[in-house]
Amino acid sequence: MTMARRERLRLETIEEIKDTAWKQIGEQGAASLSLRAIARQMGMTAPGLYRYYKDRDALVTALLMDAFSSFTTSLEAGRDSCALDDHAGRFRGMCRAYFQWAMENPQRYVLLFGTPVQGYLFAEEVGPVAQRSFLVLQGVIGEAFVAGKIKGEAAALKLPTSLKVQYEALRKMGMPYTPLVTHLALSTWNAIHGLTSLFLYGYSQSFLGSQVDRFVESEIERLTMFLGLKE
Amino acid sequence: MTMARRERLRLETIEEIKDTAWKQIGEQGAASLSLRAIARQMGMTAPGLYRYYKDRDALVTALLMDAFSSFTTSLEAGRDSCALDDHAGRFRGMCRAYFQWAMENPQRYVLLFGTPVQGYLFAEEVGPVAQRSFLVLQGVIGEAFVAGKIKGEAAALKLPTSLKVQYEALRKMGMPYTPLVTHLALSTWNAIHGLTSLFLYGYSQSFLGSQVDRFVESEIERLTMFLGLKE
DNA sequence: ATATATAGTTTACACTGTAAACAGTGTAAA
DNA sequence: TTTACACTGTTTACAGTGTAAACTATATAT
Repeated sequence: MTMARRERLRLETIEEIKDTAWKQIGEQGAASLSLRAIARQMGMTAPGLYRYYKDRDALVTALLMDAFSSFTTSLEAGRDSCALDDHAGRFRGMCRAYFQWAMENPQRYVLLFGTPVQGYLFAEEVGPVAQRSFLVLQGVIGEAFVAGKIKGEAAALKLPTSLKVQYEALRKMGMPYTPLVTHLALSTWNAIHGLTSLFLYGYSQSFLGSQVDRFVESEIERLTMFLGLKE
Repeated sequence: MTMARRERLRLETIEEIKDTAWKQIGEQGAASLSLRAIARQMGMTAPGLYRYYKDRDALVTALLMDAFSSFTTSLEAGRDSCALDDHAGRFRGMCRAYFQWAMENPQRYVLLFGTPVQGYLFAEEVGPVAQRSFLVLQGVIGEAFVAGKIKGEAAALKLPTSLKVQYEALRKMGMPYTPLVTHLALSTWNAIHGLTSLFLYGYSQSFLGSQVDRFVESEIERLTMFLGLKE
């Protein structure tokens, strides 16, 4: 049995709301997202939206989760642009996808990794979705590690025991791969995020002008070398 | 001749406005900064504030510049906790100061490096003030470089010519130190910012729990080694 | 055909930033 | 010392926001 008509319309409306919200975010930035404006553009009144989302935060949460989904998909696509045994290529591909997605969806990226919109933490249902994108990164490094391709400085890294304990605890809770892999993944994540966000906020650009891409490429290369995936 | 009485009172009021604003930002976050609330707390009416700041953005800009100032001062203090010839120590000290300042002033940090509050770019008068903090970082690396203390991987880094050209253009415009130094400084900045902001937004914490400090310390150490300042 | 769940509107309230007109006060020039 | 003016603030007003409550229309289920 296919979906009931009611249900279908409801889902369509939800999609329309989100689409309209994204359009506004794309045009005016995430900070000034307005329920009333969304309703107006959809040809309905503002309180009507409350049939679909409890409040403004709930809508933002939904947008957040969709954005994470799209982000993760892009990372995976970047990764899969290279063969399974081309660990360096997969790593580079993923890094490039990361930066490029952020370039193409600046407001979305800001929504994910920028200032928490109003209060502090976002809703807990976001956690798992957010972790999925991290797991892609960790997976790339992890697969390289099990293939024995992590070498040099990164492989020789000596973790403080307290950190190791923490990573092992994570592992017991289902986190895949060894402590070293988790550590390297976190470290790499920090690096790429720093690179991306300082650029998005216009800081790097004032130094690098049109050469941002080169800089990003050279940083990706540095990370690849640090992990020992190349040379 | 000392300042006229009028002028003095005016400056005091400006200070009170900013203090009140910071208090609110500290309590409720930067996003929900309200002129009316500030005025209320100061025992005056909202439109009165417009005698001191053109609009909300102008106030935010002023806050931003103060925050940058405080941030830069902290970086300098961290740096100067070690002797002039202890380049590794000065670098570590500055990095720690960076992270610690962000920990102690999360909202302030978010204001500086987080989502641009409403539109996109902030006022141009902020630029120079922002650069000052970067120059501290660059200075530490630059001084180590002229002392011949940058070694290993970092020293051997091969810059793409187009990037080099860009850095040299910056230098002609007054940026101190060589292209390599500028590049390393930018790269390091990215790393520390990534580290800091992912933590502030709660991402790292979900992985690292109470071990964040260890992680940060280990990352600082990694950067120190990358620059060749140690070993 | 009737009962009920859902979708939406109307109205209302408390909040925001900010423009315009006005009043009181300190300062400076005649 | 009186007159002019600049400065600081208030009052009032308007357009915008999120959202709660009451109500209405409509689609579905019985």
